[in-house]
Amino acid sequence: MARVRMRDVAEHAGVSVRTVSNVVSGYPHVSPATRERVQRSLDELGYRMDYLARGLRSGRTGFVALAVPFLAEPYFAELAQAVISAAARRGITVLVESTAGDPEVERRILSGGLTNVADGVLLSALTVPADDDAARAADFPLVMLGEHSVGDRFPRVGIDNVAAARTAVGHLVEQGCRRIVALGRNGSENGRQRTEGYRQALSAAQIRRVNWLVVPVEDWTREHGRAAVRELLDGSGPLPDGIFAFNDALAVGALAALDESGVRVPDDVAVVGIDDIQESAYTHPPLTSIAPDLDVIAERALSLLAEQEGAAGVAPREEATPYRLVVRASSLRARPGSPT
Amino acid sequence: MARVRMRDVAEHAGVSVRTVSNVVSGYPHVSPATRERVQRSLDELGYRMDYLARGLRSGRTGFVALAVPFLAEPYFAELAQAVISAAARRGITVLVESTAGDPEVERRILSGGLTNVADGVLLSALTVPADDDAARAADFPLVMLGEHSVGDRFPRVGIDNVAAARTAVGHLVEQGCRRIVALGRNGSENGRQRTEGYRQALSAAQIRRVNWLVVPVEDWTREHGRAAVRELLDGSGPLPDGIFAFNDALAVGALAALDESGVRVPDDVAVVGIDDIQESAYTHPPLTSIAPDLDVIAERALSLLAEQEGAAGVAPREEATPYRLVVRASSLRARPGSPT
DNA sequence: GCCCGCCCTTGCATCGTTGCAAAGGATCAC
DNA sequence: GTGATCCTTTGCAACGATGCAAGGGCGGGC
Repeated sequence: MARVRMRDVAEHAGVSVRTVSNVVSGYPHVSPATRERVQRSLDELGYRMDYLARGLRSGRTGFVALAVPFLAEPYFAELAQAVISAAARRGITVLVESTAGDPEVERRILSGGLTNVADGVLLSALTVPADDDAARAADFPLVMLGEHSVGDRFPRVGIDNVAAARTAVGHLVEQGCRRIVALGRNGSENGRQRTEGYRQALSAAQIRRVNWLVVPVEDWTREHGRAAVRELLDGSGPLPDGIFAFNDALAVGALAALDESGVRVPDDVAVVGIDDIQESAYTHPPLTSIAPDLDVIAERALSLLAEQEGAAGVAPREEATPYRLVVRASSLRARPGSPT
Repeated sequence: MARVRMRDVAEHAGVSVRTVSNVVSGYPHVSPATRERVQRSLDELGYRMDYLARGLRSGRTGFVALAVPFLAEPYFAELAQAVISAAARRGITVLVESTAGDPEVERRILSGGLTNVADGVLLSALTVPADDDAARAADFPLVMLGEHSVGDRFPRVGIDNVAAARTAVGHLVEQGCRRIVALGRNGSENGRQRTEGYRQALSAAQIRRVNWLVVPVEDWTREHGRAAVRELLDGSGPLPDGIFAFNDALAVGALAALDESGVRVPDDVAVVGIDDIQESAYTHPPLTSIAPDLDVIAERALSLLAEQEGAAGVAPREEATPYRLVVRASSLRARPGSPT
């Protein structure tokens, strides 16, 4: 059974192809009688739009590309789900690309690898330096998700990482922690910002510098979190009484390492993460975390894409989206400094 | 800066458009000199293929659609990652659709909602009945992932659910469990099959029927797993000494509920799940699970799609993919029946 | 020396839809 | 009654690539 084209529908309804197109696309000036007749033919023949042809002619495809480092990482999976849902509400289909954190792949995307098939690109990059050549050359609707901004040409949507980190560490301080380890430094901009927030919180609390410690990890995964904390526990230094993990995956790994070693959480060590992935409500003990509002991020990002499509010169900007501190048992100590 | 078309490249290189196309698509009969010259122009102008135009003309787009119920569920996220990686190796881009388990959406996909934009569809359905009308009418390359088969018209790729469930429950029996609860029955075909495996294992072990118990849940999520086990613990019936969760998310919820109530795992209750999501290596205690080989599933599925594109009448078949039992602490009891 | 055949290159039509702009018809006001 | 205006409908060309098939050029065989 061959494909049904507008031409077939037009013949069946006894009108021109253009009129069928008008009906399909909701053009207002079509007489009710004609609209009715065409609609019947559409239904009867089971017409389905060829999005490729429409995209080729009109220049708009109805696709948005979403590029994330690893879809299997819970945070990115949840982010992708939010984007897909938000896009569906707007009649947009999402193309998902996985960059594997490969700078080469990220660069390829920035240089337009997805341009003509997608109306816009949402990029959650790990590595691309802000002043990359490819970034400069990009001339299509692009919104950065999360941390990286690419130069000052494109808008960015995400939480304020410095403030979020400060909130998380500040919470640990409130809970009585005085020797807090930051877990997760790496080369990323994101890592720098969360490190900065950590520093600001410790400064504000007048924690002595000798008690500052930033532990680097390669990837923000459970595995690296566990390995880093194992090493920390095996080491000769004094044990921390708080761990601020740069994301929840690291925190989950940290909790596993602490559990193995019989360290009590939160009594011996309080733990807090960032992302509030679903998993975090089910760890042992449940993990305190910073919860970004993924739906807001997805909505804003799509709106910003739409804006870029419309006007030529839209002022790039940073959209700081809301977040909440979700307090769970991993950081909740018996001795409350003040009532919640 | 406008888009660079083949025409622009052709003019720049002083050849015809067709020759540029020949170079780009790797047509063999092009003189080295010409090829060289065209290639230089391609690079210099930064030509990038318009996939829409190519797709419109050639009928193939290089896209494959993947539809899963919820991308935020770890199992589906990991599956999607595997599919995206496998597709990337073949130069295919993946369109991800989230059905939210809505039968209407699944039906729409089966009735060809993605056809002309994707060369084939991978559908991981929850609800569509095997003999649905839409399923019968589908006339495009389609492969079912996971459990549901749609009539006998399309191939299915996934583990043998009955056998996998039997293996999981058999393992609990080996560990000495005698009153094993199955957690997760629902209306799905998948649920029926795992229930059947549970029954077979208990029968084989000659467990008395009074000790069989299948607990229904609405969704296979952490939350429903926790709620169901809480209810089980609050109830008046005798406690089980083993829990077979139909997937790892349920198992994670079950572990959380057991932890809350101070039930010791695996001493009081041993727990096993299916899927072996990454999270399962980090639960308290680490979760024993059945690990399907997602890479194999993704590879097979894409191969089957390609086959369907080629020949008209490919015999539909069920591809049972390999799986392993990954034993972790949640089921490993002190008293070993036999050495591993 | 001539013809045949292979290799390389090319032009044209086409995929299915929408932008553009104008034609035909009906309605309404004066 | 007549002109103007608006509403409907239409035809044509074009988006950028590839399928098809033929044309030109060159080398080799006899």
